[in-house]
Amino acid sequence: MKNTRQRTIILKIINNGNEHLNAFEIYEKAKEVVSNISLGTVYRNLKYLVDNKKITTIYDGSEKLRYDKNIEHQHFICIKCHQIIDIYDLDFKKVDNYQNNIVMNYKIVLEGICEKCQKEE
Amino acid sequence: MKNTRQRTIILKIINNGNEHLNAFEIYEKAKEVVSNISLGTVYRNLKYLVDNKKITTIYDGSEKLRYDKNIEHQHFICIKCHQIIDIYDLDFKKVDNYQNNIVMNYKIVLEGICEKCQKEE
DNA sequence: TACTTAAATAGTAATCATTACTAATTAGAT
DNA sequence: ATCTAATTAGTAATGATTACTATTTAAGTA
Repeated sequence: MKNTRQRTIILKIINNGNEHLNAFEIYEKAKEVVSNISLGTVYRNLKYLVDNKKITTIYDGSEKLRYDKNIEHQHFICIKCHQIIDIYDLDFKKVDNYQNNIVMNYKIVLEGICEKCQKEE
Repeated sequence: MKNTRQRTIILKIINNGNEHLNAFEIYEKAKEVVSNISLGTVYRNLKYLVDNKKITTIYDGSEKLRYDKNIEHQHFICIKCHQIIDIYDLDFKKVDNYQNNIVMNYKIVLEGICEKCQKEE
């Protein structure tokens, strides 16, 4: 509802980068701009931004939740090093409904072993 | 490596049911069989079973991690009530590689509003 | 421009899922 | 039957996330 400096900065950190930051990492980046921003403020705003579909979440299956911009794309996640790679060229067809449930969003994660981890084997 | 009673029971709880239980719910069910099983044992075995691809995980985006049998299927998750519905008839094509990364598994979640929550609006 | 007020914040404490630790137990091999 | 590394129960610790409260502030209104 209110457009605070803190909220604007948090959204900007997520939208101007291709990392997949967790809440604490976003907090650390935000502190560079608003030095006394509170971690609770970061969490509260992240939840607000997710609820309002300004950003989205990624769960890598073994660590904490990560946040990403809300541009349609998918992810590859390495099951060894948990590296996340953005995918923008995956071809798949979508449905708008599944049975009587309205489908609003697809979350597709390809799990496997990244190039770097293959070489280390 | 060792085939303990506890591990067998945990796997059976996940494989003989269509719920999507979290660790604590699995612990409660396991206690009905081994009354003094420890919550730590449940967590340790869940991690072991996931690592050995006997079971898989689902993250509903707002609560704790849930566990599911490792049979290929997808999920619909309601963004309002977090109900999880199994999908066995979704049509999509898979890739074995993405760039130089080996793809071993697809995790597809359709997010939206379930039939029940639509009626309540 | 000053006033008003609900929303948001900083800072701290609390919660709760998950992990770590340790002494005792046990599956499975010899 | 013995051995031993893996596993367990029970408890303590960790750490991400949420809750709480007094204070501040965005944004509408006169």
